[in-house]
Amino acid sequence: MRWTQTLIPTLKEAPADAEILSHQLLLRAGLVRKLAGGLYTFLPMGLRVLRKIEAIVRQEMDRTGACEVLMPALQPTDIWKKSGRYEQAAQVLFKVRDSKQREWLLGPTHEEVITTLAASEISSYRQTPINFYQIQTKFRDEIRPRFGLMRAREFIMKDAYSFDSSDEAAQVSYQKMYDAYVRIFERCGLKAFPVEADTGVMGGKFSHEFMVPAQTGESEVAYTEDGKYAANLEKANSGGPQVATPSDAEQPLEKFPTPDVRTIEDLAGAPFNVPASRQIKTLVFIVENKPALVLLRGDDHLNEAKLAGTFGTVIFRPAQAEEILPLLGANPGSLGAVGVRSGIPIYADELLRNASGMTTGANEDGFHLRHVSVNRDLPTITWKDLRTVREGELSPHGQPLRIRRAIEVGHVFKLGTKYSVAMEASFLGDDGQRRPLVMGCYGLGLTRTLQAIIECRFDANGIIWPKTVAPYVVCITPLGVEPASEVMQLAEKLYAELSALGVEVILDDRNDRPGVKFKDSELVGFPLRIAIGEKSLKLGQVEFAVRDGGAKDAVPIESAVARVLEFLKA
RNA sequence: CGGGCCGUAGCGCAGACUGGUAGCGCGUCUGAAUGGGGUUCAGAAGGUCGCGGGUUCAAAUCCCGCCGGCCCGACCA
Repeated sequence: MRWTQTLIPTLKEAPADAEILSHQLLLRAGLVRKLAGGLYTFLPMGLRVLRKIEAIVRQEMDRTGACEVLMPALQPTDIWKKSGRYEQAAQVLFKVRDSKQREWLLGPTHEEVITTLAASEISSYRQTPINFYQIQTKFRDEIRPRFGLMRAREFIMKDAYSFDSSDEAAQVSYQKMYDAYVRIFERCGLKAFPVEADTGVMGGKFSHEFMVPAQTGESEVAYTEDGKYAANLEKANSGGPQVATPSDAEQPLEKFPTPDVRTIEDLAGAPFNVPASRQIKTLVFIVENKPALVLLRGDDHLNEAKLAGTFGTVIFRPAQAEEILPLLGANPGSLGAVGVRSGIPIYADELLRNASGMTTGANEDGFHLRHVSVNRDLPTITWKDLRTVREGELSPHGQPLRIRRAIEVGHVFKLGTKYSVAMEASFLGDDGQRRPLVMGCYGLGLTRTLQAIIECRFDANGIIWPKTVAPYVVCITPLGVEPASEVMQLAEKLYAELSALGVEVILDDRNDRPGVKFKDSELVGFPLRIAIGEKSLKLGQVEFAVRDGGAKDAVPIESAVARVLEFLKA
C-alpha cells in the first residue's frame, strides 16, 4: 500500500472527549472516527488490525473444532420472551419496529438464536459435542457509552456456543475454549489472565473472565500474589474481614436518641462513637415490585452482583424514601430490622451471624437501638454472602487479597441447561431418553481487544503494535519522493520485492519532511521502519528502526530483504 | 434515571461576566526556500457561533425550551 492512496488521518492533538490514552491514540493514529456516541467508523488502518485479530480468533476457534456460522443481528422478540431475557435484559436491548409496527430487536448476544437452531437441528447424542461460533456485530443500549471502543453501543464480538450431551462432556468443551482464549490473547500480545466471574444476566453455573490488567479498566479483580486465586470483585469472597464482628456480652436492647444522625459515619463520630463494624446497615430494595431488607455490617459495601444472585433476578432497585416511610415508619438514616413485620423478606450478610452488641436504626426518625443481638432481636433471616471483599483480607486459601483494575476482553460461561430447557432444545441419549442439551457460551470482544492492545502497548510517540496484529508490519520511508531519485527508486524496489514475498508493507510516498514521516510512522505504530535517505544511501545502507524498544540499525542495501524476513521470524 | 459542566472553522481553544466588525494555534490550499525528527517565509480558503423561540435599535454573549457531548452519581440509609 502507498500512503498517499489510503487514508491515515493522524492528529497532533487528541480530541477533547477522548478520556483514556488508548482512546486518544485510536483517534490520533487515524484508526477510527466517531460517528456518534458509542458508534465508530473503522478507517483503513483500524480495519486492518481488526481483520488481523479476527484471523487469529478464527484460526484458534477452528483449531478447537468449532464451526463457524453467521446469525442475524436483527432478531424476533418472541424467542427472547421465551428465554425470559426480554424482561431480564430489557435495559440493554435495542428495540426497533418495522412498517407494520411489529417489534424486533438488535441482538446484544445470540443464545436465543443458536438454541433455536439447536432445537431444530440437534436431535441425537451422536451429533454432540458441537460448537458453533460467529464473528458478529452486537448491539447494546449502554446507559453510558464511553472510552471509545471499550464500551460502545455497537461492537464486534466473537461468540461461540457449545452443545453437549452431559455435564462432563460440557466441561471438556469449556476447557477447550478456555485454552483457546489463552492462546488468542497471547498471540495478540496481551497478558490476559482468567478470573472467576459472576454469571450475571447470562445465567448458568460458573464462568471465567479473561482480564487484561490496566489502570483504566472498568472491572476490578481481587487476586493473590501466589496466583492461586483471582476473581472479579463482583464474585470474590474472602476468609473474612480484618476486624471481627462482636458476639460477646448480651445486654438489654436500648433505644437512644440520635438527632441529625443520617449515616454510618455520623454514628461513628462523636458523641456516639459507635465503630462502623458494630453497626448494622439496613438497605431497602424493591425486587420485582416487592420490598426486601438487606443487612450488612456498617463498614461493609454491598455487592450488587451477589445480591442479584440472592434475589434470583436482576430486576431490583433501591427503594425511594417515599416508599420506605410507610413500610418501616422511618426515613433512611434511622432504619433497622428489629421488629419489622413478617412478610418482608430479610437477607443478611454472613458476617452478621451471631452478632450481638450491635447498633442499628430504631425505625423511628432520630432514634437508634443499641445492644442489638441478631439471634435474639431479629426476625427470620436468610443468610448470604453479600459483602464486597476488601484489599488486605485473606483469600479463601489464606493469602492476602490484592485488588487491581482490569479490562474484560473475554468471558466464558458454563451455562448448563438454562436455555436448552427454556427453548426446548433436547436430544435422545444412547439410552433412548430425551434430555436437554448442556450448553456453554464463550464471548470475546474483538473491538475491545483491539483497544486493550493499544492500552497496554504504547509510549510517548504512539502505538507499539505487535507484529501479529499490526496494520502493516513494515513501513518504508523514503526521505525524498522524486520519482527519478536514487532514494525513491530504491524505496520502490524494496517495496516491490517485499510485496512479492507477501510481506505486509506500506510505502510512505508523501512529499513531507522526514520529521513528519517519522512521527507518523511511530504514532501509527508499524513494527519496523526502513528509512532511506541520501546520506545512508551513499554508504550503501538503509536504516532499520524497530518500533518496540526503538533499536536502530544501519543495514547494507543488499541484505535488507533478508533482514526483514529475519525480523518477521524473530 | 439524578446532578454538574460543555457545544464558536477539520482538531484544540479564546471571546460571553460588562450585548456593538467572530479571533488564536494546529491542520488544509497556493507559491518559494528547506530536505535524517511535527522546518521556515509569503499569501489564501474555511464559521447558519448545536437547534428553535424570546428580550433588544442590535444577541456567540442575556432569558426560555429542545437536541447533542462529557464527567460524577444511580449500595453508602
